[in-house]
Amino acid sequence: MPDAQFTIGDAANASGVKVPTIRYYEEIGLLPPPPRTEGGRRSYGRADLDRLSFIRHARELGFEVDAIRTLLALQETPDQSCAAADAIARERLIEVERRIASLSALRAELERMVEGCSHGHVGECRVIDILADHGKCAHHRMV
Amino acid sequence: MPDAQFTIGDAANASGVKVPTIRYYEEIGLLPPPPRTEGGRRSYGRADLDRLSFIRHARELGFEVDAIRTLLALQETPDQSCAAADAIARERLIEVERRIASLSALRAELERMVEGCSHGHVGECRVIDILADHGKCAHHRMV
DNA sequence: CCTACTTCCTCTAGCGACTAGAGGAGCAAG
DNA sequence: CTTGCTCCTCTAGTCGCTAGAGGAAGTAGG
Repeated sequence: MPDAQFTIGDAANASGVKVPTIRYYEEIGLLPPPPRTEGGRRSYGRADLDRLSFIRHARELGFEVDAIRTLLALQETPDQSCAAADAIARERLIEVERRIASLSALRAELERMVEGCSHGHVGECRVIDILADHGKCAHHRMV
Repeated sequence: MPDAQFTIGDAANASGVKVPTIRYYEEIGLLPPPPRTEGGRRSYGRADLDRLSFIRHARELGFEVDAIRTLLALQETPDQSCAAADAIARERLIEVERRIASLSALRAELERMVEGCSHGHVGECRVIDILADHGKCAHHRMV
């Protein structure tokens, strides 16, 4: 017998993707519908577990489902140039860098807020003050 | 005449919050329903514009609508202690710091991916490779 | 074999914070 | 008067799930 079969619960345990999420991935076409047992239960093979792990890892890295779809398609045709995969990862890197920059600005502003807070009344609270008056603020755009 | 009146479009221009979003904020109770003109149009005053700017700024800083609700309530009673506002900002700061840390790990991993990419075939593509095999990856958890 | 328990099935609805679009009315300028 | 803009309400869609109802199938123990 070549490969063992797994229930959806096994697949969830092995991949770290929750059971309803696996069904959801099937619904949106990220995971092919597996064969069913006599009783109508989904029966996954090794390849499905790998695919799920791939998806999960990519999701953790913040790739969108559409990007993952592309990456999975690429993965299936290994003779192709990997320029597309590279481009997707690069795009994502740029996005992450942008987010880090914007969150750093954010952190600075929040630090200014809580450091400036005199713990007195709301009337002279720096937190509220900065929020109310954009002019007092160094922050300009969040992405 | 004490204060001028503004259309929803004016309010959108002045605050940077889009027209449908202003109506949405009214619907969820972030912004009080303004009086209407004879023709049934919303008519905003200065205080509404300020409130909208406050909301927008807080949203840009990543505060959730519920947190903003609390902050707005605090703002309206300036004699109170500002400890609550301080706590909300501090929580948000911690969250932002966590996100920065996790995105930095992410960036490192994406850099490793694109640097390792030999621009050859998908078969030996580092991007796909790392995604497929979590073991090859330094990353552990995203928040 | 029966029972209890867990896991699975499908289906619908909800989350947050909007955004898009339909279909219609008001209003100001030329 | 007509063009064209803004405004109105309403419903439905976005993304990536998550929750819950109601029921069937499989499994372990007595």
